[in-house]
Amino acid sequence: MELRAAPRARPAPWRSLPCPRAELRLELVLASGQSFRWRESSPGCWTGVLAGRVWTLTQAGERLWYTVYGDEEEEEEEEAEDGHPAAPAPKRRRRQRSPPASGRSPEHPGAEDGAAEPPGPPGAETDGILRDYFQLDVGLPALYRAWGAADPHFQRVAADFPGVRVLRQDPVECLLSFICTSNNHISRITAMIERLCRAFGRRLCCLDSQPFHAFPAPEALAGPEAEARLRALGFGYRAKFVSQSARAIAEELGAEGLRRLRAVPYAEARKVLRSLPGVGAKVADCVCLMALDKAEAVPVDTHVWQIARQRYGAALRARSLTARVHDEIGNFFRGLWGPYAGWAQAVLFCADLRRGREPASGGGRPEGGPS
DNA sequence: ACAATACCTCGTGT
DNA sequence: AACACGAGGTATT
Repeated sequence: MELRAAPRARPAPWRSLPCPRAELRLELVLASGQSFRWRESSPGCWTGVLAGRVWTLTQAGERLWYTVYGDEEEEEEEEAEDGHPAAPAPKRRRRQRSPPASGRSPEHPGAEDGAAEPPGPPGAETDGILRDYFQLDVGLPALYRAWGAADPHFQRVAADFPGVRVLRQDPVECLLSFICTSNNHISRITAMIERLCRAFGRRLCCLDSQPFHAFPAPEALAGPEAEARLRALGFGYRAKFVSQSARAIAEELGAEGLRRLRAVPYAEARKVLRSLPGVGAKVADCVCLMALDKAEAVPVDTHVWQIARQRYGAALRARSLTARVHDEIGNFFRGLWGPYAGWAQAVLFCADLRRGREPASGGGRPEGGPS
């Protein structure tokens, strides 16, 4: 099977870093509800926004390949330098390029690219962004072995789902996104986040006539009309939570203050998050795990609760997911799986999702088509 | 501290 | 075709 050409905004070299399948499976990690910002733009190619830039990722051989698209503004500046008007003209169709053929090395990566790079070897910065995002310094196979040895159920389920790791996401995006997950489906959450970015985020570039937008800064969602606009975008009662939490970050905590929670203990970070509107035990744990370096945080949803009861007999007494039950179940899994319990839970959640819970056709059509 | 309810919307399933 | 149900919860009695 041949990879279709990935959408191109402008020429950029493909780069790659070593990354065995056992360490990462893009299709499992990028489409399992950790981040809501990645799409399979063509078979095996995942396009999304990360660190304010648009990327396409794919795996071939034992490597992770990627390309980063140029900023729209950069592009227009360059065009202006060339003597073309940078005025708002209808977007041209960009030319396309194919990803590298499986197992082959690109000729001379970087040879054609004269774009401004930060000091250091070419590509070092973007390599670093990906290594950080996927936390590639955490060795997954050893963790799988340990979890499996401690837990037969994990062993059984995880055998079919290698390469599931926890993303290290931007705290603001992670927090505001997960506020939207309450009483919601992944397919709908994904659509909501996309509308939010289109309405409030800076436009980055356009691929195959499809615009990509950055996740907005909290300030952009803190205005007095933000709630109403979010409601109009179909956020329902979450509109208030999102706008109020965004305001709290913009005016009190600060995006940097939120990020600094990476350095404080789990319990403390959790407490701070819980003080934000729309953030309960579940969402706080999601953010702790996926953005604040708390590998021991175990997000307990109704489903995990069921699993815990059926498979492990934990917290049998409780009839509802109270704060105490949350702690109890979290503690149980930490005792079972150890300090990376949240990572283990991510594997089971992913496996569970893949075995089909979401309404089929999840994701559906790319917006728009009325009638 | 625990249990019960409302909350926005949108797929599905009767 | 109308209607109930619930989806990775949270805040409020």
